[in-house]
Amino acid sequence: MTSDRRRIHPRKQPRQARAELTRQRILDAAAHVFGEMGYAAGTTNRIAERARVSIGSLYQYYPNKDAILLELVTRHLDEGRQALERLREETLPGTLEGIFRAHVRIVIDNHRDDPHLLQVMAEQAPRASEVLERVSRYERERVAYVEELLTRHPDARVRDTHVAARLIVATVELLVHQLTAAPDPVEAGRLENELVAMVTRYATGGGAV
Amino acid sequence: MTSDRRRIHPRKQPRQARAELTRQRILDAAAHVFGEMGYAAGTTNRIAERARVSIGSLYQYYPNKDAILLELVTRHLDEGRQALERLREETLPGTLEGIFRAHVRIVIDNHRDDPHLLQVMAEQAPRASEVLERVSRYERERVAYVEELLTRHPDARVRDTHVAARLIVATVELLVHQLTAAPDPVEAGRLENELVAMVTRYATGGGAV
DNA sequence: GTCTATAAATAGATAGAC
DNA sequence: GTCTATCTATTTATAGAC
Repeated sequence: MTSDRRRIHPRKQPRQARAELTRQRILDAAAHVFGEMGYAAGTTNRIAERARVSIGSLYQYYPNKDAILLELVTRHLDEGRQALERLREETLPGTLEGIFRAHVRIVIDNHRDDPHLLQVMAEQAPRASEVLERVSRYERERVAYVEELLTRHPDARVRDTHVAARLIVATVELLVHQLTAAPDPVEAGRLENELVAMVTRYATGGGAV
Repeated sequence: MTSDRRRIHPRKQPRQARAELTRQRILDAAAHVFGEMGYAAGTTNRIAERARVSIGSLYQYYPNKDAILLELVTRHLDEGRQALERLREETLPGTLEGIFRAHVRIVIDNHRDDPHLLQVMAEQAPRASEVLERVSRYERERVAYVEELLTRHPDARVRDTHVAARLIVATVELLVHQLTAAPDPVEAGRLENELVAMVTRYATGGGAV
């Protein structure tokens, strides 16, 4: 029989690392399948197949289909959130245009990997309650951030800061989704410039920036 | 037995009218169910139930579920399209802001009935090929219209008219969807003003409007 | 023309062998 | 830990009585 020492310290024991790798494979496969086929057609069987894992194994890593999507959404949101947090700490100095540019760039970068997946997540996922909650919480944070900016920054000229902030956040998010995932996508640099122009001119009341 | 005359001219024969009414009932029910529950959860059984028609009857009017959605989408697009067509004939005089206002108002009006349904149609329907084709054709028409406007109108100050037109059309459409269907919708009149301000300032290069 | 009952297909999820 | 085989639920769609 195997000694206790052997059992307690099997050599090069890759348990956790291997499991983590499989999780990641499943997640990558799900990202691909959802992005390519949409949420409904992205079945667990197809995800398992692409991850080259049996359906049974998939269910050992995730309790159900929505849990996979939830993790995908959570990771995406967390990346954006962290980037925004860094921005928030760095800049209050700078022009309004400069701040908006940083903001827009974060959103575009955050969507570069897989625009189609992001579109699926933004459009089809939110019906699931927990995903919806996370998305809307993140959105509220961003609106609050922009609203504060519109209140404090000397360049800002808007009457209702709350509504204006909602418009700005929605504009950036939705247009990046739409125009990077379109069949004929707008090039990233140009999109950045145009979006910055749009929201800056809006926020500064149409005066010179 | 019944005479030939009786068979050919049954009195007050309501065949077509009644059928048309049933079709409309099914369509209304589908609009409600899709808008309330989304596309996937909007099953044919639920639609039939709400229309107070048996499932068998429903399939006598529509060959499948997607055909119902397609008709819903088509009707919506046609309404917007006709309104846009009227606008196009009436105005080339007027300020750029005035034209944009008319444009924005059309979109808002076109979404007033049932914002949630429209959001479902915009988000979940497009995966179906035929619907996608119609939606993108209508969108191309609108982009072409705005692009021409940006090219000809003296107030317009944009470099790349095509990209600018895409941004403007997408902004109006997406923000109306998002902000009228949100849990805390932005009031229609205010939304109109803010959207007009945003796209006008963008199109006029940030100068005074 | 409308209904009930059900067929056919496919999804998500689980059991149990290995 | 991973697999195959299978269950259960649900959906679209059809058949056939009335």
